[in-house]
Amino acid sequence: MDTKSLMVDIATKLFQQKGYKGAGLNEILKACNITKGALYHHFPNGKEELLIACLQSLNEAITTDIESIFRQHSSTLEAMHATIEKLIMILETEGTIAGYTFSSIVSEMASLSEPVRNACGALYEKIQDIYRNKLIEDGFSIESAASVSLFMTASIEGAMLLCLTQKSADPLKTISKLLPNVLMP
Amino acid sequence: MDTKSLMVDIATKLFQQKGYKGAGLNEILKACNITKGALYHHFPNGKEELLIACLQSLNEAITTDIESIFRQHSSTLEAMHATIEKLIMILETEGTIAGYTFSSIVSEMASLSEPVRNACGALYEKIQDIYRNKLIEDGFSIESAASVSLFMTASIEGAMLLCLTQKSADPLKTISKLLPNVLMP
DNA sequence: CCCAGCATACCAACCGGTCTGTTTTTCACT
DNA sequence: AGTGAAAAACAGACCGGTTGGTATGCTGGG
Repeated sequence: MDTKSLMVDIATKLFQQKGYKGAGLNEILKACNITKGALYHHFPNGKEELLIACLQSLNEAITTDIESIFRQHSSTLEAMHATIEKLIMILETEGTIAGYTFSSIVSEMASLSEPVRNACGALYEKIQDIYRNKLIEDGFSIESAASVSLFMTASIEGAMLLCLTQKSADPLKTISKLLPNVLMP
Repeated sequence: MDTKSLMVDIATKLFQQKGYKGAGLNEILKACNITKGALYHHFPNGKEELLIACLQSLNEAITTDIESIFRQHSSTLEAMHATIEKLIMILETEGTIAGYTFSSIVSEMASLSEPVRNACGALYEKIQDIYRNKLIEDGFSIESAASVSLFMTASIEGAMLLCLTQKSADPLKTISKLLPNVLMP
């Protein structure tokens, strides 16, 4: 793999785990086994440019993943259960769920950097789009599909925060059980 | 007001706005118009001890606030609508909602510091308790009250994240409209 | 030859934290 | 009430380490 992709991959994980300020440049460089020269060659604008590249990479990774799950299930409800089930599995095996959220970056950077905020917004929108299209397939109206997809995104993101504080997958399990109540046209 | 309370008040806002690492000690001190000596006199263990004090202070502030709203309304649904309405009003007037969330601290510190994680967990639990008790008053079973209160907490916290990225109060408004679907025993 | 692709040395600024010194308050004792 | 010692409440200089960023040097392939 080329140096640039390697950097993005490793930096993405570190940003998710430790946040933007929490992940130091030197730390990232050491993890990639490269030096400043390489970083500032590929990302002349430094750390923030790297972060945005990471968010874009994350965008593709997450959406293709969710999309494949949604293609494998006929109804939105089943697909949602499968998606959450996967999150729970990751959380229980890897101990953390950092790979599928970026709430740290959102809450840290949304008010500081417009480009970063936009990149995060694009990611959320793309996830909601997948939900929304499936809901429309299920017979939801366009408006209610938009509302419900937003609701799903919010509750899952919030549940992940609760999982973090509780060091447990229970919040996600609870959300999963209550989802049918929301998936009503 | 005494110096210690002043420090906690100002530091709380800065931590919420910029996160733990994002808010520098010198920055906090300058905002309070005090010096290192004062800080390390009241908080010998430094920044992290200050953060925990902030989280505890925030705990009281938020819960008394929510509790008063919940006392003023008869049903959980009405109380929730009022609570969210207040969040929306704050967001639209102050431009930010930082004062009522601490997701940045959770996602940043949960995996780094146990005391901080516990303080955040206590805060979420206390909020859920208020919801849960009201739900039981409304006739919910103990189990379903626990589930629904968690779901409400998660979706509101997630919606706030979405509001941050969108720079809009729409996600909270959407959540508010869909809440009745979840508040079914 | 040249230029993309890196490595290395270096930088000022800032980080959280410690230490010592000074002011202010408290309070027991006469 | 007056006094003086002790303790609390600060102020400010200083520290080593780290931060993100820059400038220059080297190197191999087209």
